[in-house]
Amino acid sequence: MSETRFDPSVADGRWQRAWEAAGTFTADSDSPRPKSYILEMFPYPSGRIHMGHVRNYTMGDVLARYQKMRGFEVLHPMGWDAFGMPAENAAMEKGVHPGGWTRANIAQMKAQLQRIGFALDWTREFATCDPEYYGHEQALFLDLYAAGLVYRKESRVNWDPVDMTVLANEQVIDGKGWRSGAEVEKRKLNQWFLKITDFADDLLEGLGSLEDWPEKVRLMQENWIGKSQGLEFAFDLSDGGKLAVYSTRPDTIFGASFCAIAADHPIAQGLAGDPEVAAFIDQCKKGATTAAALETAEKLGYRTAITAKHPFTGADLPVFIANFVLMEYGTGAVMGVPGHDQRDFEFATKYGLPILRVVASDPARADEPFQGEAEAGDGVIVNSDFLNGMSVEDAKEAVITRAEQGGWGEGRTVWRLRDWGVSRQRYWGTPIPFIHCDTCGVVPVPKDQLPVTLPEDVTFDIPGNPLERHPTWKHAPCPKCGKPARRETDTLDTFVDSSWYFLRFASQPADRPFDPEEVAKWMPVQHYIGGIEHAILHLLYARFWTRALAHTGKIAVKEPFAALFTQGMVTHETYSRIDAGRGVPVFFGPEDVNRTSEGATLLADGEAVEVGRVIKMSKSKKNVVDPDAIIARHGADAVRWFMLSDSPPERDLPWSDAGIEGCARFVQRLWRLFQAYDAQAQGEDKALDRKTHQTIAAVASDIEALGFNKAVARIYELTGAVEKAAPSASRSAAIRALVHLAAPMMPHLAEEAWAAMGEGLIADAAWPEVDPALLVDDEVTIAIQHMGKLRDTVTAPKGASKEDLEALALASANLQRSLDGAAIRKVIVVPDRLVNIVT
RNA sequence: GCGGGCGUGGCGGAAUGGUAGACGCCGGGGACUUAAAAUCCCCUGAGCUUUGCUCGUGCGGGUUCGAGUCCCGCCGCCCGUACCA
Repeated sequence: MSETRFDPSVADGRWQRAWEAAGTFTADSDSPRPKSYILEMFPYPSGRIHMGHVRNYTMGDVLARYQKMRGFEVLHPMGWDAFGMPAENAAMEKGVHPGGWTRANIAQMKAQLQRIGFALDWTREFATCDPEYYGHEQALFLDLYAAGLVYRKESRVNWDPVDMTVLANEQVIDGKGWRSGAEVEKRKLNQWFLKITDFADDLLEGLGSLEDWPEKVRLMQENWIGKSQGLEFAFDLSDGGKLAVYSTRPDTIFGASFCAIAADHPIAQGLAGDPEVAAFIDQCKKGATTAAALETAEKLGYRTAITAKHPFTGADLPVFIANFVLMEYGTGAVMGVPGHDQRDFEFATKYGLPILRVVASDPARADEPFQGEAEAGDGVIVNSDFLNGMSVEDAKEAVITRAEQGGWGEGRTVWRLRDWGVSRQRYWGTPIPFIHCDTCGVVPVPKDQLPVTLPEDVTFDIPGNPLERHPTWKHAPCPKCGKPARRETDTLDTFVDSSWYFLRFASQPADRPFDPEEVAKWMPVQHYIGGIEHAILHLLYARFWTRALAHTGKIAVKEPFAALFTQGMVTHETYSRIDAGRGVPVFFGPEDVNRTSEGATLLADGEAVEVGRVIKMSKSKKNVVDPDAIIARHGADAVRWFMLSDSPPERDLPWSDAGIEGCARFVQRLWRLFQAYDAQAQGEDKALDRKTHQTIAAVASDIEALGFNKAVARIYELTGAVEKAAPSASRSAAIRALVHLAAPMMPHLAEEAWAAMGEGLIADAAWPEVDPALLVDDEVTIAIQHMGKLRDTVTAPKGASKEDLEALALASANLQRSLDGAAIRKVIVVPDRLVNIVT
């Protein structure tokens, strides 16, 4: 037989067109098959697909294709998270329109994705910048407004005076705007908010039901929501005022020896007339901002002349302004209990304040001194009047009850979670559908006037919001009274766009955001795959939005993503040299470097470059490999196979040229094996039959557990076994099975092979059936141990009796030499596994 | 600081408490070839007195007939982070 090579440059396109023509991956919501919704986080159309995308979508693709073979009707859609800052930056830098720039990027990236052969339902594709999409989003926003979940409030924002825009906290670096470098100002602006805090408890509780989410993500969300329960109460102050504090440890109230307030607390601000106070407040605002630095930073305080009266003892507690108290949390003031709070302990030590013990391991140790740190643990209350002898929990309740009865405090739940500010002073986003009327106030745009579309004729040559300075756009009549009024010029945070796109994928009627019945057929998403960087914001917002829609009766499902998987990054070595002049490293791309097993040299001059750590691919380190170039060279299947091989999917995947070349070789190796398929071959090979069926079962369970690297290893093993086997009907069956196993991972190769040996598309074929009888071997290898150390192995029939196994073991010369005549005390037999002789 | 994760050959990594290193990459040797590529075969944790033995999963203990796996105490790396009262 003449040997041909598998040519991906021909085959890839052929099968991609065949799937497209047959509508193979078009999801039919009316199908009687069980439904499966596989979704990867949709991309921002930055211009090029990168390896991280390829890895992400390959994983989802294997699941989608596998589920289809298992008889599911699979929804596996793709679209574009198309609003956002980069388009406006491009507009400012290159003078292109954000819309045109975005559309061109989408076209380019879509073509790239299609070249990888993803099993996507492109009939459902949309971009969030489509007026149809954001018009429906505006409608949903109005629904939430009607439900009381949207409000406007004046709030302090980060204002960049050069770019004339609000910056997110993440965009403020060391107090300066990330783009302009200008000193950021705090400004008060009217902003739109979503009442995510209404759902704080719900969102927290819901985490418990998300068993197929990574523990890590659930913890991060739990911390972000940050629920704490305690007592809020007021101290009477010596100047006649009151000071509200919040504590989660009201049980330790008898241990309070001072009060501390934040630098921007109104009382502190009231004292700022004193230059000494003003100087201290200034000092508090400087200093490090990272969590680690804050934790180790020195506690600083300024003792005011004010004292606070303890509600039980009547003692006068000094009131400090302190750098470790935050205005944003609780009441911006705390009672200091040095014995049982580490920060308070450090502060009290520094300023010579009493450190009182009010919790002890047992009542007899009520006066034990502290060992250089606070004791925050559990115990029995001591030195605390009516609380003495109570547990911490009981004492908390007792103090709260007293405070509530006495009218000087009450139990309160405090959340770290804040309402979601969604106003952006940006052009390239969803216009917020409201009109400001001098007579009627803030008026929603009537739904029949949606979408409120963005004007096309905008300029980006000067900073600020183009919508704000557009000559006509913002002038609109009031929907209520018809008088001239102003259109809202803020646009929505792009996280709103990504908070419901999965619903629009499931159902996209023209006249509504979605059809609840259609949505119910697909939701929740069965597998949601994306990066860990979305652990909090996107995933929390999407959960909130889904709950809000459920709350308003629009959908039945509360949690959008049944299972979440966060995949690792694609990494690569870096190549660099220290620039002699400036002393900083200069990086080189992999395409400019000749990498050998000894080291690396620069192609340009043949001199050595330093091979650096394997880190996330990034433009600044130039360690980026372009998927297009790799696909052009090795074909889509080799790249897909690489993405699935070796590294577990949740860990980082180090890209290497040797690795992709090995994958390309394996594609050819399988192709040769597929070509050796002989439908007429006769004869049985029982051992190979077993191997085949065991592999089918193992690959299936590996894919279902997203253990793609293990599935890959099993396919290698079966390939090796088939190659070694003599021709037989069993071998031919094994080759057919291999085509099926390869189909989700290397679909083009599988189709090409299947065209010669089967009917129709392998993408439509069923996953091979497993014969349970063939899953168990009839012979097993038994380990023979002496004192747990391996001495020999023997082959025994499966299910041999303990007695037989023991006899077999004792017959081993190696074992007898090891025993050296010692008396046997015990024999441990694990059936089908091992015999261990204890002497 | 706190929370989470990880630590196994030259590298990526396998291993329901039961034969550590599956599978892949790299490397070495050989076959085929005029030659190269491609392909195929063999070797590849360390050491030793090599029918086999000893050591070996970050370090130190422990539980067990048996520990990479379970427990206790350390060390290192990575990620996240909120001085949250």
